[in-house]
Amino acid sequence: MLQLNYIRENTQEVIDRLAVKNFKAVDIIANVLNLDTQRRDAQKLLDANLAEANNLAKEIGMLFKSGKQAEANVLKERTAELKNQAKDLSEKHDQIETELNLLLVQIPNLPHSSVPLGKSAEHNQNIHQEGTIPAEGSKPIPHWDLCAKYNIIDFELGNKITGAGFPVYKGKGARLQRALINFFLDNATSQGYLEIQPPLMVNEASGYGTGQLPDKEGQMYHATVDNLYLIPTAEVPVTNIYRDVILNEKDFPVKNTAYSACFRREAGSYGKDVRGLNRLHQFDKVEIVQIQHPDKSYETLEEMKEYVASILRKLELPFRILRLCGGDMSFTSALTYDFEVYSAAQKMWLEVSSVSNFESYQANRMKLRFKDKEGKTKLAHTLNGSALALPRIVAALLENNQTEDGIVIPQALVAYTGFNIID
RNA sequence: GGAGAGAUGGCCGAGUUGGUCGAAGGCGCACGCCUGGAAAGUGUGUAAACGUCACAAGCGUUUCAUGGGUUCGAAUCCCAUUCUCUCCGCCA
Repeated sequence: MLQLNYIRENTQEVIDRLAVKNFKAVDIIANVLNLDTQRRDAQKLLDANLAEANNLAKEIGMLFKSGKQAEANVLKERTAELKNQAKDLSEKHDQIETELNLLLVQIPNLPHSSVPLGKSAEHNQNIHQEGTIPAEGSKPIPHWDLCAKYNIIDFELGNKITGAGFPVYKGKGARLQRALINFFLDNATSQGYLEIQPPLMVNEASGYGTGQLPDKEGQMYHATVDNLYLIPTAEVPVTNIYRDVILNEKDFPVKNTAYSACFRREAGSYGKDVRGLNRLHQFDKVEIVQIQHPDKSYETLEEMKEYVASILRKLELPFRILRLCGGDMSFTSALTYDFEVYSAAQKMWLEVSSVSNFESYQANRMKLRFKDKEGKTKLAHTLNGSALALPRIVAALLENNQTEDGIVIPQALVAYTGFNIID
């Protein structure tokens, strides 16, 4: 969430910048500031009350020690009075604070100054494109048919044992998954990322820390008996490693990578573009996470962007990079680059990675801080990106690399698959 | 799942007949002295949040797992919850 101080001191700027995200902030900000004033007033009264009570308690203690019971009892009457008041004051204070927080979590992160205006995906800025898009006129087979043809991914079998969106990978299909995961992890660790193997289930506090809770609750699978959530991305457990942590400045940058299965209910996204591997309930992904000094986070974002591009290049996939417009960005992001690969048979761009700088938005929510040179505690910046999500990479590899003899594996992957063709 | 023990500051660890306890001591860390330089030695400092305020100092409030209760006053007493450890059961 945004820092209250910042809203208080830069009110108009906050409202203007939120407008880029098409968020009408005037009313909610006014409410926040109003509650903020109320909360501080309430705290002043409560603090004064408690201070008096504390002093009286000390005096009473002294009187008891010197045997002046009667005098002590007189003071006790006053403390009883204070106690009653304190209860009311504290209830009022807590109530205001709860209300305030409820509003604060509804305010999205401020977009970076480079974020283009726009309402939806069509207004995203295409900032880079490379690789060869297969010529029009060719009639490539879509990946779901290729999966059946070579018997590598079985959607029907997944339907039988679990349900839609839970495919079964077989033979070279399974091996390809394993190869990609290892390929991605090896690339990341060679760039200085520490490999993490996180839990696939998280508790409520973690879900709240990265912003899935309370509002996106319906997107996660919930094991109600134990009140645990299946992770929608490794970002959740990995970033939460640093919840309530105060780092030293010399710890920067913190670089973590993690492979995990990801689980998403995808409630509400039926019908369009969900065929085959395009949208699954369970899929594999390697995630990269960095925690950085606020002064360097945008440098780091560019570095992460270049890193993701380098992997796609190694896989020889045509891709483009988009700078997301205000309307298409996530709630918590300040600047996001999306990576899309071209899928030859579907003749469309598929999102395979999203690299974002959250600045201090997540850090504020989960109290991830660092001590700067003067010894002051400040919020760190968090960044993350997919590097990469497997299903759509697989879809593009299958469709783009199909030949009469089979699916050709890109050279960089052969060492991992152990074969150079799926036939 | 059953029985028992326990949860204190970055770490270890005192404190549990309730009263200057945000909390002894040690380690670690930071700075200084010592040294040709370092180690050793030595001195000082070393939690966070919120409020007041200049995002200074100072002052006030809160925090000894979490939430509630008893009391003028609780790390210290009571209740609930969570977690950890030991033993038993079950088990990849």
